[in-house]
Amino acid sequence: MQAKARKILIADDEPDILEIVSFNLQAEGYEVFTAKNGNEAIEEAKKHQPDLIILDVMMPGKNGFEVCNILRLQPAFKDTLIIFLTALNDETTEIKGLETGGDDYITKPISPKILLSRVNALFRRATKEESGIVQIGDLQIDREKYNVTYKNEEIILARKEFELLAFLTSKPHKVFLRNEILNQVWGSDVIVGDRTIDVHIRKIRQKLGADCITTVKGVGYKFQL
Amino acid sequence: MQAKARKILIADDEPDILEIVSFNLQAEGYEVFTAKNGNEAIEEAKKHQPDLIILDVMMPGKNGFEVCNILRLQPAFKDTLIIFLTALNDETTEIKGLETGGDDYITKPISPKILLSRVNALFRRATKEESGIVQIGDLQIDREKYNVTYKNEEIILARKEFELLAFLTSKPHKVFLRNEILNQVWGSDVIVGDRTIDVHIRKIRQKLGADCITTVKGVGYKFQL
DNA sequence: TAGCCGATTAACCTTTTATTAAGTTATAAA
DNA sequence: TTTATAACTTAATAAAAGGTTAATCGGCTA
Repeated sequence: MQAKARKILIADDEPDILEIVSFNLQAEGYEVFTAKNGNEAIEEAKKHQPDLIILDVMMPGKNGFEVCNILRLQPAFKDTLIIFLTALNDETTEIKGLETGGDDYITKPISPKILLSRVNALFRRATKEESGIVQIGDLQIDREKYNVTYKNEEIILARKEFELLAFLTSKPHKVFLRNEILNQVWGSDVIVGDRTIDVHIRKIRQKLGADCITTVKGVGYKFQL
Repeated sequence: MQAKARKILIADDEPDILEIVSFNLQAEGYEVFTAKNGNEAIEEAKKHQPDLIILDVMMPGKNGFEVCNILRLQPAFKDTLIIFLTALNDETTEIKGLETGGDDYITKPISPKILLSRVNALFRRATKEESGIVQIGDLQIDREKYNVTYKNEEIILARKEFELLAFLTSKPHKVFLRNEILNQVWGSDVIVGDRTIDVHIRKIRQKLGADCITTVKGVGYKFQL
């Protein structure tokens, strides 16, 4: 199950398309917002911070490319996925769309199924890191089953130990600040001392045997094999 | 400039397509490998570890989907970008392609320009997250991962050393006054002697080996390779 | 050559982390 | 519900690494 429905904003001036696409995306479990023109799209985007925006190129007011350009300027939308949608089936427009910063480009008439597939494919790619089983060298972490194996030996970790390890391995080589660790693993409302982290780190090191968590003094910890 | 050319493997049984696509991708600066069928594609993929694989769906031996499935099972190819290429313009195949784990799906006849745009768009997305990296010649500084490599060797720097180096490299060739360094790296409220800077500079010089921090007498220090 | 300035070195002090044990809380079993 | 077991947190102490300083050295310049 998904913790939170992904939000998709779709902007098109044809009500029929809005309806069909909304319906299909909602059926798939997405939370959908709509806009009838470029300006509305920008407003809605700011309001809801969608994970994906589907933009019709030809719209009254600002066209899709303009909307994309405007949004991309803002840090909040730097990584937002964008799919262009258009009736124009000419090469130049498509290239322009992709170069403007679109992640995909679909021509009308669209098949709802294909649109869905493409939407899913984009999200799949975008979340690849956060999902399921992580394999780093001989270390395998299964976030769903909550178990860890090292060189095919199962390692029994307590919950906090597991969560801490899972967090550190989410970006190998990245140094996580103690604050980041506390916020992410313990939660920003829980107050525990710094030594608590040390102790858990120690237990993980002990159980793994391998020296894979490196201390970066004055900064934090990082995972690497 | 890019440190290392991205590698693309293209697998298709039509020599014409291999040639046209290779030519265009190479012109764009990519390093291209080719394969004439599914099995060859798997071999080449393992040999070169490409960043992107373009797979024709209909190939003798293993088809594109099969190749994709086989590769996706291996951790090394879990995140490799895959584009399917096919003459079949039917919905079912396209959906299957995207669900198999492809990142994009392009139907023939293909326009080299569109292919290029889509390839670039995928790479743009794929690299969006990892930037916080500063590259100056052979020196690479990753502020997020808090690590430094020189000629691909990892250099272990203490915190102040790292911060000092990161500061100096923020504007290569600019001469930073001792005061600027103290204010920015140590903070304007901290009071430390001038020798402290010297000592840290020395340690960085020592660890880097290369003579890349230049003293400007009576003024300060600057970074240059 | 005296004076200035940075380089170098080693010693000292401070900060941060590691380790251990013990106390507390949560969870599972009886 | 009680008891047993494991997990988690804390506190105290030890160890290590980092940071700063001061003293000395060396080169350059006036």
